Amino acid sequence: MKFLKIPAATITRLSLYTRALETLIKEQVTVVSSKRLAELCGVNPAQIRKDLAYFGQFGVRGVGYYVKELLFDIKKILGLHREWKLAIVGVGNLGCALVAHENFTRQGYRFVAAFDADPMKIGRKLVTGLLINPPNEMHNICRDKQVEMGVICTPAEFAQDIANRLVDAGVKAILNFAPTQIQAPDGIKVENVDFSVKLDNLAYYLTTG
Amino acid sequence: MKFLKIPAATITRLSLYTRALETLIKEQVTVVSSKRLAELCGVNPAQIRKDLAYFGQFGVRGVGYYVKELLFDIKKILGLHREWKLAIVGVGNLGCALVAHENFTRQGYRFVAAFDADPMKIGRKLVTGLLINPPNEMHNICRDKQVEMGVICTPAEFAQDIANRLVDAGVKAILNFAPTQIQAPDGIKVENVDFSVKLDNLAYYLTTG
DNA sequence: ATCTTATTGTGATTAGAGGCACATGCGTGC
DNA sequence: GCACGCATGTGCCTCTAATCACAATAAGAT
Repeated sequence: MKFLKIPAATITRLSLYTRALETLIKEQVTVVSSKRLAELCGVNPAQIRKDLAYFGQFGVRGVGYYVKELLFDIKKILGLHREWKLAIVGVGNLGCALVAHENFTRQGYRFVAAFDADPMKIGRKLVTGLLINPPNEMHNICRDKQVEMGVICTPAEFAQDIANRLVDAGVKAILNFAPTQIQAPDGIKVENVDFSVKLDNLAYYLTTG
Repeated sequence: MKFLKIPAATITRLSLYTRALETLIKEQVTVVSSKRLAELCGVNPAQIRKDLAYFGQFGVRGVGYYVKELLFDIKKILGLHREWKLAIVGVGNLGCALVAHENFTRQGYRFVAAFDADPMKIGRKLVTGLLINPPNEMHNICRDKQVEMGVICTPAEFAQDIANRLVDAGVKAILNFAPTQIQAPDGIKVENVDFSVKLDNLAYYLTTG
């Protein structure tokens, strides 16, 4: 193992591995080979071994990987051994759905603040008990509650402005559900969840065969 | 332009271009250079020209691209000049939010059927007026309404079963929101919308810097 | 009509990721 | 204690995708 730049694709796959490993634990499997894990994740076995090699040696030759240990190690690599504090901006249908969704609650992702520009919503509470605040309090509340990641669920035209405010409030990572490309300064990581793009991919596939 | 295999990444970018072009139209811009469009989409200018070159010649040398024409052409390439009929499976919080979301309604994506296993929901209607049906009627209803794409919004453990049923019902493309890898036969295209993976990417980024 | 300027379209180059195949080394059985 | 089998870890090769750089060419000015 050397100190190389780690491909983004590797990190994405590590996340996939954790899910497969969690399933294996539920099935009381204690040891897994790269071959078996590869089947579960739909990737090449050598790929898995190489992905792990970036971070050290985790397997036992002739045996495979101990499921529980490997899961623990990968979670540690990804930073999932701790809790993360999130803020949601835009609590329409989608935003509300996300706050309660298993994808967030499953791991240590916890919403500690919510914002919306709609005066009818401000001051009310989400089903989780979270108070909805106006956007102009983002700076104070995010700093106060030490928000680390922001989730944007507004219409596309407001997304960039919200992103700017989040950055201003000290948030270093943004998950963007709005169908638009967000510009952010260096040091801020933006990930887009773009199902409109995925849909277009499907449409293209069905069109051309 | 030759008959080459077109990278999936190219299709994804084409989708990005359509969005930027739609924004430009709103701003009454009539001509755009690959340089300007590249800035809006966060890609390399040569990348745009090369992506387009797979499908023909769309620009005017020394001038750029006519926004309206280019948008029309790309939409045609992606298959967005027509309407697509979708079914949603799993109308919990997330499913309901998606049915009403701008990402679907913006283009010609139209939900024509909804399914859920919850007996309390079956027979009721969504806010859009769409009737919720039991999963065992998927085969008949999807064929009857000529559903082309399926959207899976169930918990992870049911996703594979639902995918099988969709395939059985003649659906050729699946958009999967459940946090699990779905196996599908050849000829069926599956796209995953996986925000749990995106979150993990952010966590890794914040952890390592 | 010719020259200038701007921007496309594309061949050549570079970078990077994925897969193969084998040597390494751990566990087990004799 | 030794040999054998099996799965990892990794150097090397291949293939694909992104970027560069330049020739082609259209519009407008002189």
